[in-house]
Amino acid sequence: MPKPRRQASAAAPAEAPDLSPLDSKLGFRLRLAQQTAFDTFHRTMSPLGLTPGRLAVLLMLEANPSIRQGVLAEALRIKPSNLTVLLASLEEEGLLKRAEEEGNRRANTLQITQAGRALLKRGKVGEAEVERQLAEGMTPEEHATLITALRLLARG
Amino acid sequence: MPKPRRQASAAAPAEAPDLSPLDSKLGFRLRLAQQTAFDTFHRTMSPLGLTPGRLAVLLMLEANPSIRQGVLAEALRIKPSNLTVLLASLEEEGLLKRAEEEGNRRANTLQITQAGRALLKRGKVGEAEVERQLAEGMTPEEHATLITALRLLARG
DNA sequence: GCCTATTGTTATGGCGCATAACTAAAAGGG
DNA sequence: CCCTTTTAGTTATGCGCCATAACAATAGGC
Repeated sequence: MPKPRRQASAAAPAEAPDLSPLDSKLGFRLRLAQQTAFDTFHRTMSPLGLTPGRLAVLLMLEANPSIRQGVLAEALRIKPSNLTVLLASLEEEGLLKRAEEEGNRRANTLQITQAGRALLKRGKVGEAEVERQLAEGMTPEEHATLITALRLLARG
Repeated sequence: MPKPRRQASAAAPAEAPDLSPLDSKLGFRLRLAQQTAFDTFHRTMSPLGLTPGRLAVLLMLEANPSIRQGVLAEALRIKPSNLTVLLASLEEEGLLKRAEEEGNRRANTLQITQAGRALLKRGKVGEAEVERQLAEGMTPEEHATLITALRLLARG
């Protein structure tokens, strides 16, 4: 028989509060899931100096040589003003280069550098591990269903 | 026949970049989904002066009379230091009251006020609408599966 | 009565997001 | 051609949520 704590049940909901008003809310569950995802990412990637945004940029630059900043911002769904800052720090570290688009001196085209590729190679390994940890306990079908549902939710 | 833009296809990946390196990543999809959820929430709730955190507190206070701050913080998965600030603003607006726990003058117990209940009533209506919008296009089974997957992902 | 643990508060910094004001360059219309 | 409008990127600033550290007050164990 477990030893009773304070009052058995009635007055004080001290130990395990009633979470039911939030327990099945998409907003709440998304917040917790995203927080877990961020923590997991950070634990693996911070030694590499990578954040989700920084890795996303490098991945996109590898897959899209000479992509323009504005196009990249739209694809990643971040504001151009915020992308500017992100790119500046990556460029300072020599991970990418910005160049004027030929025939349009307003636009910047982006290229990943050799150093960027080297870091990206390690980043990909880490990211695979992060994804594995996040999907732990899910069947491949559940994983695919989750991705689909999230894509639907975000209308993308 | 659509009129061609610049070069037909070859050199410039300008219009629709390759998103494949991110398209099926949990981290990326979670970020977009959570952003959509936050925007949807904000659109409906900002006229009420409610943020996700503020509404969550009021919901929990209604369901858990005289809950202690620390217990609430743990349930909501926010740091006590951040909860302090959140509660201070809610108390300033008269939506809740803090009182010393009897027999333990360190601990604060929290009660929702009449004004808090009135706001909460409207908040619940808005939240139901937000949840409906987020779940749009999902069957009830898909919705339940999504919640389950998110709970699993966050280990809760 | 001391030492330690608990509970909450204050201060500060980071990260992602958003908006507004700005510069520079290109495009278009008379 | 010039002047206006549009496009592309930058800078500055504020908000929301998260995290840590330093602190104050109270409670509990020996």
